[in-house]
Amino acid sequence: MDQQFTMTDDILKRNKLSVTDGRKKILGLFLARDGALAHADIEKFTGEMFDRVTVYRTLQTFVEKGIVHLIPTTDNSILYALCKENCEEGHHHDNHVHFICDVCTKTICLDDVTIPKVKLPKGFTPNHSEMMVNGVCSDCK
Amino acid sequence: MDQQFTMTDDILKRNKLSVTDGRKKILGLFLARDGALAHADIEKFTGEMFDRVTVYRTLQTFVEKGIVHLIPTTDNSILYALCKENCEEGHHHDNHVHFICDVCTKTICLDDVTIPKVKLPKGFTPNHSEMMVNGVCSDCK
DNA sequence: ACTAAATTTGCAATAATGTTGCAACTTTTA
DNA sequence: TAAAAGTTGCAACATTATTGCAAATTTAGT
Repeated sequence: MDQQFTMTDDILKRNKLSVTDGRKKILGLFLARDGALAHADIEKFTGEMFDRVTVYRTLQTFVEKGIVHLIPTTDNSILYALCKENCEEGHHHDNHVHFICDVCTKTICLDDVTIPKVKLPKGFTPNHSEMMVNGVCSDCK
Repeated sequence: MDQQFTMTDDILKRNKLSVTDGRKKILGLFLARDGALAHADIEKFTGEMFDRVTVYRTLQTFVEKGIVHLIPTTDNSILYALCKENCEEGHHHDNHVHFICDVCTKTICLDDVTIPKVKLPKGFTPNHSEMMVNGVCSDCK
């Protein structure tokens, strides 16, 4: 836990962000979890600790700094995730598949599974890809 | 347009839905477009014609019946799309890539581009996949 | 074509979610 | 340790989504 204190501080400092309780706590939640989190999840965990607005702004800041990345969803929620491997470097979060478990509903970054390229129709130029697979994760197997 | 009248009617009847003005209009919007639509888009097109609630319920009904399918997004909106090929059969909408144009922001179903399979880590069982590519579409090229 | 049954719609109320400006407070810098 | 920079919480507001219910519309049976 002392370990994690300095880990959150380091990540924040590396990204030139002031080290505040809210940011440490929220970053800690991501570090303590393998899955992705939605705004609502974070509110649940932090309770009355911080204002809703602070949570919104913290998540937005983390996205801007590349500390967390967005995961597409089909319900209208925004999912945020910290990548296992690369978050400490703060870049290149982009090429992995996301897995959504149908049992525990967690969303997990499969950092080692690269999104394959596809052949697009004439006239289409690709720039970036996202891929999500759902099914049963290794914990729920 | 007479053509399209009966087309919407047919799709609705095939799915055992009452043929109403709202459903015909909204289905017509999808048929008239290549791209996907969000609730907000539909409201823009229909104006004061129908209640917001009706639009919500219509879209939900269409999803349940498999007339339209959902497309994942990273902002918190829900995108709905009718597939070019398969919608008349009302099933198997599931295996194609979605393309989001960075210029016109339209989301397009690439019905002919199949989502490739990926090798998952040990313990993960796949069930269904989604893939989105963004870049520049053939119209904006 | 007419009526009863089934379905759908609109309204009103309510809930949930997200945004903005600003003053007070905290963190950083030097 | 004080000034500057950055962050937070509050309040107000805006947007988006959901529910129950009565009125209206559509469908099915005759």
